[in-house]
Amino acid sequence: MEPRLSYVIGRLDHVLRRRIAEVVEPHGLTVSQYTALSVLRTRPGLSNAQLARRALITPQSMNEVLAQLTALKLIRRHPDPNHGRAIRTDLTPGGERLLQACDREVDALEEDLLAGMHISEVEQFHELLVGCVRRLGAGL
Amino acid sequence: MEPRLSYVIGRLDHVLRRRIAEVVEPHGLTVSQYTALSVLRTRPGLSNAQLARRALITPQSMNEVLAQLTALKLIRRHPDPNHGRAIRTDLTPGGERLLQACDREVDALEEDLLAGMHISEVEQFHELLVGCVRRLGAGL
DNA sequence: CTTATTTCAGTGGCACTGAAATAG
DNA sequence: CCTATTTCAGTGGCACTGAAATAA
Repeated sequence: MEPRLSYVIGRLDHVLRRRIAEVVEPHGLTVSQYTALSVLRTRPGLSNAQLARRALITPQSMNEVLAQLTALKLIRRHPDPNHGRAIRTDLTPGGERLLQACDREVDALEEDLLAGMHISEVEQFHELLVGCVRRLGAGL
Repeated sequence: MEPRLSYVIGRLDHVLRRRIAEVVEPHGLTVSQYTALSVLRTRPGLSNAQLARRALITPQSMNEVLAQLTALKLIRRHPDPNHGRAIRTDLTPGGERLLQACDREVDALEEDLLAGMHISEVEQFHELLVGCVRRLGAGL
């Protein structure tokens, strides 16, 4: 009678992703671009291949996102002189500013998501989610 | 330092959806087709427009899924004689059998997802997820 | 020679908008 | 006339595979 857990998770992600898209689209970004920017801020200097492994997608897929962000001048890429073909990537000042603007609105969105939940519940929710991700072998 | 809640949810759905795709693809189904089949079993007789509203997508998008399932002879559609243009939909016996086969494998997948969690934790997790969905205004 | 990375090209899943025909 | 439903056609975002070039 009650829906499967995967169904509920899928539905939550569906609507959440839509909301994030609405927040981020007026800034000229897609959700994937926004996600990549976020990762790059906390882990500056990652290469395309490293980013792809973190995001659990192919390097070809990630490459497209980085190409778009480069064209938008939100990230900069400079070849690592002493390490293979790898090209290190980090945010431009404009990228930092845009990301901050988006983050503030996504913060507000998450407040709606968690409205009325106690801090202890939020923390437990977070841990349960991370636990599931780990059990499925998808790291952090 | 720790990733945003929406990020963790997105990552969980990403890997979960991938796993479900791997389960369901050998049976000739996509994840959307599998999901539509599941909904149609518990709510037989829904029209395309009704299914689309439930899934929070446009009727055009849902129509494509139903056309594919009809071509695969997994669902049957018969116009409602006394109600507009609406076309009621339900599973064929073959659709029922295929769905059961998939469900058994997805059940096993969910066991991995929840491995080591107590029943009370699973229930709370479920409630927390449903609460978030509702707070975002996405019904059940 | 092998391996990792980047990148070009094509494809598939899945959502969208626009527009048209049908029925109450 | 207005509204709901179905359906055709085109588009966009985001993943994939295959293949090639580059560098340790």
